[in-house]
Amino acid sequence: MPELPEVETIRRQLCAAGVEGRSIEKVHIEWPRTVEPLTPAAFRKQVQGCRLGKIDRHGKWLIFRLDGKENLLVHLRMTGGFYLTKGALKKGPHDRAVLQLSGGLNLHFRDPRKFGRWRLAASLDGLGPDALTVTRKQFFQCLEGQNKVLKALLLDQSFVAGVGNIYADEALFEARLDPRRKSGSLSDTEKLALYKAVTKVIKAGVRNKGTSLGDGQGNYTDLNGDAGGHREKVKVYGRSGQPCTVCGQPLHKTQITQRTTVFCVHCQN
DNA sequence: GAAGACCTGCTA
DNA sequence: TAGCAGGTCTTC
Repeated sequence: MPELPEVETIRRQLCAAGVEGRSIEKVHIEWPRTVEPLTPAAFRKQVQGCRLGKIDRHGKWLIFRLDGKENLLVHLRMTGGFYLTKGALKKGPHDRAVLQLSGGLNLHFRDPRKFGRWRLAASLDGLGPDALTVTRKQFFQCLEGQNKVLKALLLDQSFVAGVGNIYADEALFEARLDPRRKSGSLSDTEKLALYKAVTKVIKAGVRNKGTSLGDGQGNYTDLNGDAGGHREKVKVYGRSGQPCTVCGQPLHKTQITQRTTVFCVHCQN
């Protein structure tokens, strides 16, 4: 589900809600695999009593700084999300983990599909520069020596971290590049267009507090249960068969690296 | 690369 | 009932 803009929205809301600085009084793990490879008991032992420091983000990972040497790293995968409650703890039906914090605040991790993961580690590795803050220079460096299908490259978190299926399609449309093109074939002008497009769509996503498709359970909502406002701004994702906003031709749907991809055959070259 | 695994819930 | 989903990992 969530890509960088959705994760960033959640991060900002957790900060605004005053989660930082509280201590973790009690840990509830409802779905043990959430904290693999640790057992719930081992996880609880390490985290209970710690103080939550700054909340950061890299790509799609949320980073909760703890006062110990390890950090709590959270990946929401397809359907993970947080919400807060106050006072006596009442667990929701899809809660996979809950932290009871000082001051009576409960941080619930809701994840219907159970793919989300909580890890304890000092740092993240294998990730490229964050898509929200990557510089032009870094982006060009990351492209050096690469010759991958553009769609696959954008989804590769070791290239640039944070782009997922929605924003990859949107960025390629914005750059007017065919998702099937190989990155090695890009001219400098096209590389620059791709860089600008990626940062533009990611920033727009953050500004609009993320994208949600449909409105049932399992779709992205922020801390307050609101769907993101980016949904109306999406130009290609989920719009196959509908007219291209530029040329009016129907948008084409295909599979690239097992991922649904929508693009305009006429505008994207 | 491609295919399967991990999972549940919504839509057609 | 079948098919599909915002993600990633493992195994041919």
